[in-house]
Formats: sequence, C-alpha cells, structure tokens
Amino acid sequence: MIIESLLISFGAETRTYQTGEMIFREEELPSHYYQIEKGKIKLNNYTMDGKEFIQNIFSDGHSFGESLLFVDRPYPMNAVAIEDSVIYKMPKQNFLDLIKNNPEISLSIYECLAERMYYKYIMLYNLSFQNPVAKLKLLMDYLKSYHEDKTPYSFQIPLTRQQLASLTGLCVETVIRTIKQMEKDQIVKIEKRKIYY
DNA sequence: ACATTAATGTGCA
DNA sequence: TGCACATTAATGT
Repeated sequence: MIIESLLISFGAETRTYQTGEMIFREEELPSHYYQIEKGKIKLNNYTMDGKEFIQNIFSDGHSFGESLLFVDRPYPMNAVAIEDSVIYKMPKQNFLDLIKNNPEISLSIYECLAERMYYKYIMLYNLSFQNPVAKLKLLMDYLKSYHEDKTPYSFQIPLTRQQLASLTGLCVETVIRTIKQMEKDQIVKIEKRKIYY
C-alpha cells in the first residue's frame, strides 16, 4: 500500500520468507510494519485442539498487522508465509514517523484499516449465523469483489478447500460437499478441482 | 520414473 | 460432523 521508494527511504528492508516460515507469532510485540512485495501470507490462530483458524490471507502489495502498531499490545495471531515471499520490513518508529509526515499515506492507511474492518464485520456476522452455503457464498462474494470481471464463473477462487474451511470455521469435508452442492445449484463451476465463481 | 506428501473425495457411524 | 480410507495432484530425489 505504501510505495516502494518511500518505504526504502524510511529504512525499510526486504526479506525473503520460505513457504511455511513464520513472520511473527502470537504473543510477540509488534515491532515492524510489513508489506508484501511478492508472495502470499496468512494470519492465523490455532484452537486448543490444534485446529487452524485463518483470519485473513494477503498477497502482493498488501500490508498486514499494521493496526497493531497503534496499540501497545502483543500480536493476537501468527503471520505465516504460504508461498515463498519477499516482504518489506520497516521498524515501527519509522512507520509512525512516516505517517506523521505524510497525510496522504496516513489517509491510505485509514482506508486500508477501514477495508479490513469491513471484511471483519461481514465475516463475523456471517460466521455466527449462516449455513455452510451462505458462509462460502459470502466469502466468495468478498473475494470476487476485487475482481473486475463480474460475470458468473469468471473468477477462480485462489484458495484450497482446506483454506476455505479454515477461513469459515467449517470442516474440510463440509466445504467439499457444500461446494459440490453449489455446483449442482449452478452457483459455482468446478473444473480440474478448481472452483469458479 | 518412483516415492512421498498434500489436497481432494467418499462412505459410514 | 468427524473419522477412516481411496484417489489424485504436486513435489522431491
């Protein structure tokens, strides 16, 4: 979200992470601003019985965990690379200086945070009440909202069924069965195991 | 090409 | 649902 040259002039450095590598973990104190140059990361938690819950998944150009830089609290989740990724890392203080001196950047951070909250509101409501079809549909609607082409089946869901399950709190089998049902109902199309919506 | 692992599918309690 | 197990795709050697 912040342009590269600005990041660098404010002391950001790039670092590569391999698939599966942790960028930060629960309980740690936030010390940096992170922005993805290339790759994909997820924010997750594990329930006491070991089940994963994915808060969100981010890819190229997105920042993550920046809201925690404004509060003096430890991270409530882990950040894990799910692809080999290159990530800009800028010390917290530099980040704060940067937004203090740049109203433009500051505004874009607000927008970004607002966007995240929007997603959270939708998902929270969604997760607590809806049936599996509604949950998956809402999640896919959200994902597709970033896709220019709005025609049916034009958007390939960039997530595995496993990940869909972890994002919605459903179990994999349910996701698999539900997606199949949705295909019958013409809501999605499946080709070579890929989901088109 | 073959072995291994992750992801997907299916049947059944 | 959740578990066990079959099938298929992806990845490593």
